[in-house]
Amino acid sequence: MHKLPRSFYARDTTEVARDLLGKYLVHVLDGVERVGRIIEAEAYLGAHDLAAHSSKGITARTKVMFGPPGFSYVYLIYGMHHCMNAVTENEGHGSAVLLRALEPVRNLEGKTSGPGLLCKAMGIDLRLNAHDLLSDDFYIADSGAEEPLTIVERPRIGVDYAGEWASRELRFYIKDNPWISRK
DNA sequence: TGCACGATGAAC
DNA sequence: TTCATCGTGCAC
Repeated sequence: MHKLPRSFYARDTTEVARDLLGKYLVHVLDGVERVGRIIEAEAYLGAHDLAAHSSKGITARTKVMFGPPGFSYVYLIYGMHHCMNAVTENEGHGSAVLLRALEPVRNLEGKTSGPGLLCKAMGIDLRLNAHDLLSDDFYIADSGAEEPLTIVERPRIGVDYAGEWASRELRFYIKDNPWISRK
């Protein structure tokens, strides 16, 4: 397993979202290493993207999105579910990639399809917000033996309020993979 | 200081 | 289709 370098995240957000598919999310908590293979992700392009939290500007919550790439952006949604993002592009851009589904690899309990369930299975909560993804307890890695993937592009989930941004195909998943969160 | 509303998931 | 449940952003 090779931990992804910061330069991986410091690129076009759409490219990062596509390239994160097939990579491995790792969280070591209380000596237990939880690992899941990323199956589905969504790109949130920056402050101009009305579906992105960063479109509100820099606030206490969104400042992480405007920070340097390769950090986590974790937030609570609907008062009960956590969502996990990786910050992308250069500092100040406000972009990130939301992880939506994992294939269980090691020490994952319960469902891993859907952003909230993914976080629950991985033991991710607000304490992991703004965590460096080049740390040793929370990171994303590749296997060193990547196979070519067939990637499907679809509109993002749950952003109907975002006008024309709602129809942009910024959701990506591995074709025909059984762990996709929804069709 | 108050309040409407989610980048969801599960039940009905 | 409804509802649980609370941090966030913005109106007052």
